[in-house]
Amino acid sequence: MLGFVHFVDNRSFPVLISQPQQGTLADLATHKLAQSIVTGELAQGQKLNEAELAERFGMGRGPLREALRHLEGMRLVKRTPNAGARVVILDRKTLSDLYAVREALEGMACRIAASQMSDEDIAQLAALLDRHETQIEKQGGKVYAQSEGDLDFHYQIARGSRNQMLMDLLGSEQYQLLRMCRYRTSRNAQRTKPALSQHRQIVEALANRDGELAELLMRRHIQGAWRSISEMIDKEERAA
Amino acid sequence: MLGFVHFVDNRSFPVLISQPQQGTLADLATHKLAQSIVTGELAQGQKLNEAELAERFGMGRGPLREALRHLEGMRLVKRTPNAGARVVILDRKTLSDLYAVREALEGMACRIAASQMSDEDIAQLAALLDRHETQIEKQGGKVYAQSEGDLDFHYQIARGSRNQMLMDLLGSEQYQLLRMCRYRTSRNAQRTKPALSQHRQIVEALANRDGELAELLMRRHIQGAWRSISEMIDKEERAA
DNA sequence: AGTTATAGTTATGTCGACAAAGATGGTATT
DNA sequence: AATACCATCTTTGTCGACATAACTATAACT
Repeated sequence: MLGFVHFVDNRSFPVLISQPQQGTLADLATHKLAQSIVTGELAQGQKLNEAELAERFGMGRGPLREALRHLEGMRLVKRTPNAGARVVILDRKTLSDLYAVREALEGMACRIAASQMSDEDIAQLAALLDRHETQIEKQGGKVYAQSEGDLDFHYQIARGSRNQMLMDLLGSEQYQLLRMCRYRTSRNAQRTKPALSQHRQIVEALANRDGELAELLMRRHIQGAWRSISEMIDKEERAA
Repeated sequence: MLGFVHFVDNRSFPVLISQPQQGTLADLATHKLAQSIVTGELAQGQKLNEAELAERFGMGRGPLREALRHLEGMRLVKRTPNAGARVVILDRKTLSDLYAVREALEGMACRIAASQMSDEDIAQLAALLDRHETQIEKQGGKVYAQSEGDLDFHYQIARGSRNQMLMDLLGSEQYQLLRMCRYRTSRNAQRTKPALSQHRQIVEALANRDGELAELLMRRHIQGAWRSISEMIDKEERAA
């Protein structure tokens, strides 16, 4: 029995990003739905009709229901008994809570990573930032790509903590919610330059094995991101 | 449309503890399975046979499969495609990671709660500790009850943070894993007395609105709990 | 006209049966 | 006797159909 690649890939994203074809139908539906929700193809608060989605994905309702249950555990959809499932709504309070939790968890990841990451790991992280920089210079407009790159950076640090629970939390669940938030606000985001510079500072702190400083910088970085997002939400609300 | 009680109860535990009868069969199965896993009735690593469990609960395999998917998202079971689900195994590393994350999250909850909880909330918390104390004195042997009480205390503080994501994280997911750990190690635990005194200190810090101190005390409290658990695991391993 | 009751429609919850993949055990061969 | 192969059996994955609860629209009544 070969042919069961379990993604131990050093740089790959957690569970749901890749692997579009492998596994059971329920897993496939989970992936497709997560993708659709995160990219905004399925609007926030939208009702998710089981029969319709099953038809669209070419499968029965059983696997689809299992996928919905999985997504519910991931906080991407919200179910109410006998009334179906709806895409989660990322209101201001929810996002505020998310960023607060993220600040604590990623700060912790950073502090631990400073003592746990190998020199090679840190070097790779620096190389990742170099790639981001060239990418930014090439395509000034396409902010989104950098956003995904930003998440990549954060995930690598979570991995550096060697704490599986932290990786799961930051990787699979919060990660999706963040991506969702990014897709929604990326149009007018211009924070890539300062973000990159902050990333550089963090890597430097990691290279110096200064966990305290690394945590502090990461917390500030996330606070800054939240301020930026928050202002954007204000504009949205004022426009509406 | 009345008759849809949504559990806004001020003191109730999250999702899975109470409500044994209400909701869909899948929800009921989730609850029963979680209970069985947490109490150790289903051993760690044990294979979960769908047909057998469905029979035992008097339902079809559909709802049961949905329950398994839900539990998977909760990290209480681990599924592998085409090979079924097994109860999660809480090894030393997993627990260590859990307590590290918990320290960060509960520390944060404490800091925020110091500014967010009402005076009444804090008074109720103090009253809760009084009840624990009388309970401890009455039944010196039954440590387990205090353990559940301990979790109750921690959950009330999470609620005090007014951060829904934090409450979910600490309440539904980690909470179950912790209970599981408690059931496993509670036989020879005698840490209720110092734990209670630490709880009292935390409440005092909250009453003084000293978030920094409250966080510090909570972190130490959890570190102490981990040391205690860790020693117990050592003994277990040496015995085996 | 507004509100309530009621019938009809739709969508969710559940079950049983079938298909396919995995595990098991026995037999034959070296 | 040990190993490899094959048949069988178990278990998971999937589908279609039925029951029940929620939603909707129409109509009757105040």
